[in-house]
Amino acid sequence: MALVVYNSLSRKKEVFTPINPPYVGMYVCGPTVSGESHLGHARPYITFDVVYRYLLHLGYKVRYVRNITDAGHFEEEGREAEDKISKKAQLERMEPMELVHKYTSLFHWAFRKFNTLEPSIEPTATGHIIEQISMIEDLIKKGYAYEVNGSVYFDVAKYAEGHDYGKLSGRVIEDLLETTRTLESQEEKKNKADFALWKAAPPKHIMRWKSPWGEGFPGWHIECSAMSTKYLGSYFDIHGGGMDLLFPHHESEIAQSTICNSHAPVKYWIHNNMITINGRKMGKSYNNVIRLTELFSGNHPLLTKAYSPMVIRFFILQTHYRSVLDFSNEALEGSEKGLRRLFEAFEILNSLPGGENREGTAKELDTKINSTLDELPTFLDDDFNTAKVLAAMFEIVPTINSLKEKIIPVDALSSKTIERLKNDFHVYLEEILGLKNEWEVTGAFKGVMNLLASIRKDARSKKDYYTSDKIRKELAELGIDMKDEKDGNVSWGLR
RNA sequence: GGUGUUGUAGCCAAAAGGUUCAGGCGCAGCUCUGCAAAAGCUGUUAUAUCGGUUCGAAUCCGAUCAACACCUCCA
Repeated sequence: MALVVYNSLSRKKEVFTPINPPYVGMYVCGPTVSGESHLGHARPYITFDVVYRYLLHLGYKVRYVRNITDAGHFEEEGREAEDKISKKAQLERMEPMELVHKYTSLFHWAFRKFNTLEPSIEPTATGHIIEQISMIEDLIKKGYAYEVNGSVYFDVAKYAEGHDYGKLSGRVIEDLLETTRTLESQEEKKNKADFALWKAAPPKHIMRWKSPWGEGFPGWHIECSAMSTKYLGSYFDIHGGGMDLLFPHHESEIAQSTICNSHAPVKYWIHNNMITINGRKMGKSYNNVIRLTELFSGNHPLLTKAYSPMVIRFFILQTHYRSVLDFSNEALEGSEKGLRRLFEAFEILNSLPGGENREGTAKELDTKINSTLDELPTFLDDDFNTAKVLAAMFEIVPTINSLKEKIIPVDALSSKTIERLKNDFHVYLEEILGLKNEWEVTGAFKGVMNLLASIRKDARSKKDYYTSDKIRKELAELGIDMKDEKDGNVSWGLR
């Protein structure tokens, strides 16, 4: 079966065929580093991390570009044009670049914890002012952009004469041009639908660059066009981002690039859906933002406890990326328990003897396990259905646990199947879904714990329940649980 | 007002015209057990409402209601 992806442009699932195999170019809109990342930001970067990992798994040579928006966009024409980043910097008495650096570091820190792979290139907007300026010059030369008072705008009406502006987002160009909204500083534009490519910087504006039109700063959409073209070429495979970027951001990107390169820039547009909280999108205006630092620490009124990055990752992957994911404390608690159950089974699996070429005694079960494993790649091929992959793995968990409890005889499965289970769990859980066992303990700590476990075992066999209970009770207070197995052995684990 | 999406059991959530079924969490019962925990088994079995198409619909069509998103910085 071939990989099929949902293309926002055609609104259909399409077979994924790279433009230039085995190479795949993927661009994902990265964070604006004017503030701390929140739970909502986790979704696209985790979603596209899995896309990246799966493409690599399939053997593609992927160049994954994810930008850092550090130029500080003006807040659009509605409000007074201003630089978000420099405004915040004044409040915090920081240099804009200092602020940008702080939040970039924080972003990297959080997403390392989420176990996302680093992109191949992580270009910054401020590092590509020259590319953006030359793209704007090209647009002016071709007659699709015009300068007014040191600002440059894209002429949407002109573009719409020969192209379909609104194709990606389902907008109707007439509606966009006829919108009755009156916005400030609109008088510079020929049409209300026009968008800024370059904005003249007001005197107090700190972030500013020289340009053919005077000092100013780039418009919002041009950076992604400039950087994606530079690093992936004028026509590349995948462009990803949140659904909220469909319009106007991605629509405008298409328009700019189409004029500069004489053809559309992207083959497959992939958009992830939003995370809602109590049915509402997370956003500053709703006052319901949970920052990642608050999530990891549990320090937030909506949270009863801290949640680890892996639990969040698992929580996100339990839902298909194009569905809305509704957040609640209860749902996260469920995810935490589920993830733990999965990894405990994986640990048990790894301790099962494989080795010698043994036939399984339970043929039917053996076949069933193998056919479940056969399905895993088909789920991912179907537009990255991580939810189904996880569900299928959960279906195998009772079998693994039963093998350990000897409810099912150890030789029920063939050694080949056991080896395959070990391998597939590793590949799907760790390599593709990027999940990690956070409760795993190694080194001296592990040795000490095993020693305590064996002391408890001895004590129990002598019916010295004072000692055995003391060990269990005091470890429990430290957050370590001891469990007695059927065979008299004692196992343990971090809570 | 325009555009689009969604409505699945206590909660999260998958699937999408047809046999048994998603899956996770929770809850209940049983088994195991020095106690406990875990585990296993069983149960909790749903498709917003009203019509229509069909031999058959959660799935297709229409209407209604509700919610959400985008149209403005936003993942």
